Amino acid sequence: MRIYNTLTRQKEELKTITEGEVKVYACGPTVYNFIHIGNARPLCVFDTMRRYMEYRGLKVRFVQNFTDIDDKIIKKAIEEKSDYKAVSEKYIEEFWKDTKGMNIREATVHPKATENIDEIINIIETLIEKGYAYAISNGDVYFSPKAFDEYGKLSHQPLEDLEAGARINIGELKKEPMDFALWKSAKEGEPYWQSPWGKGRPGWHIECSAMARRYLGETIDIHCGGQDLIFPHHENEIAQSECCNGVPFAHYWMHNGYINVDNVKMSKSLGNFFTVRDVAEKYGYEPIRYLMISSQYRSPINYSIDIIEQCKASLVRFYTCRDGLDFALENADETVPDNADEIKSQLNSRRDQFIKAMDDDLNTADAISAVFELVRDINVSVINSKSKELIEFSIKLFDELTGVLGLVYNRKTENIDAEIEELIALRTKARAEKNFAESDRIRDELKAKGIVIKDTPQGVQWFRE
RNA sequence: GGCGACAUAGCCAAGCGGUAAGGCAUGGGUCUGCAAAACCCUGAUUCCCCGGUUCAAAUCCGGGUGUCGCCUCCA
Repeated sequence: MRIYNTLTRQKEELKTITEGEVKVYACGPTVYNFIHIGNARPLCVFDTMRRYMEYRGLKVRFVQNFTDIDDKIIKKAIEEKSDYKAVSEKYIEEFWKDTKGMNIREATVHPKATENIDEIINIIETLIEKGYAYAISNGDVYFSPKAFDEYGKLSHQPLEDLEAGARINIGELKKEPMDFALWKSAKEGEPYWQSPWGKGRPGWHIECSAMARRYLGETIDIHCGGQDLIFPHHENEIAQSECCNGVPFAHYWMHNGYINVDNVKMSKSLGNFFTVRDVAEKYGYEPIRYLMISSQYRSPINYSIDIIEQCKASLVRFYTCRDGLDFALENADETVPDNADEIKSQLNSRRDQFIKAMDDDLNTADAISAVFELVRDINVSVINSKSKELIEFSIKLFDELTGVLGLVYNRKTENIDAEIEELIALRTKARAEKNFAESDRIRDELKAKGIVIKDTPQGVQWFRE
């Protein structure tokens, strides 16, 4: 498969360090609030990437960190009259709720910054020894980008240009504007860890260098995250890791595009800020996942209620098809149409189409189209065939492809409700007696409960909306 | 100022040199007691504009216009 590498700015064939295995590090959330729909994008996109890689037979070691100590968390703890630990634990729990809702699988490892302080200190010590970093009298430690020739290679900006915009804030004692903190000394009342430079906590960028090395090794295959992390976060990670370890940090850098609202970046100050929880409570989680993978991951997505509703409507087509297959299977027999082989090969061509799309830098939009075309093929050739063989063949393929996308996971037809079955029976009786007023009344009643009725030659099929 | 992305039907979105996929919405039809679902048909003479290269351009080149992002915490 080919992926777009931010480092080289072109699509490249993926060649992993170890044959058949891929090491991926994805920057995770800072846990000081509910995740917002912008956070949802890398989660959905890279979860889909991982599923696809496994589908293609790669063993994926997927590491995603939690930043569980940071200025924003400390601030939140003060606001909530709590402590950093309580805040981070609370929002990690909420993170699980939302990610499970979006059908995002747990990473191989979810390390926390606070559980890797030793590794962080270790790296900082090496960086100081090698002359890339320095400690100052108050206990802060800074990294000097000037000491690293290749600084700027990811964001493709020369250091001088970056320096033009940089400032030293009042109270900061660093030597150059571009220097960034590896270790921050603790102020009164702040949480701290003991270090060779006194009581303090890690800077933001260093934790990822430390956790990537501890859980994946000095050189990893793919590092991914949102586009906004390219500078400074990922640029700094490269500087830290490569200066410390003396080998390349990551071979491929993947960055997802932004979620805008009304064509503007989402931000709390603009009042166009949506959490995953808010959207999910109104529209469900699955339309969010669908939206996130409905376009190629590098292009921007504009969020709106309208679009979420469109996504929901599109998903209904998938549900209807899948539920229809189950229903058809109940009424199927050993029939095998004369053109069964032809039908199977047509269905199989959708898999080829799907793989071709995904191989090309995760073109999930095209992959979804392939599934829609599979749905049409199934509706045309399989649903009414009564052929157990064809129906089972279709179910397997449908589940295979939607499973890679992590879609169609929210079907509810398993929970057969006795009351609903009874109403359907009453309606069938009324229809047989040509009492259509009564049968329509029952249909409306079911509709009010979110149950949609479909009359077929084989009997009544029903769906939950 | 430096770096970058995007502009395709009412909406979402592929295509990236060979004559405009797919989904949602709309309209018509088949089926149905009526519906729903499904299926069939329907829609951009054209891909922001202007030049150029080519037998051929939405796709390449040059020049505009517009929108957005990064350079400061941020997915």
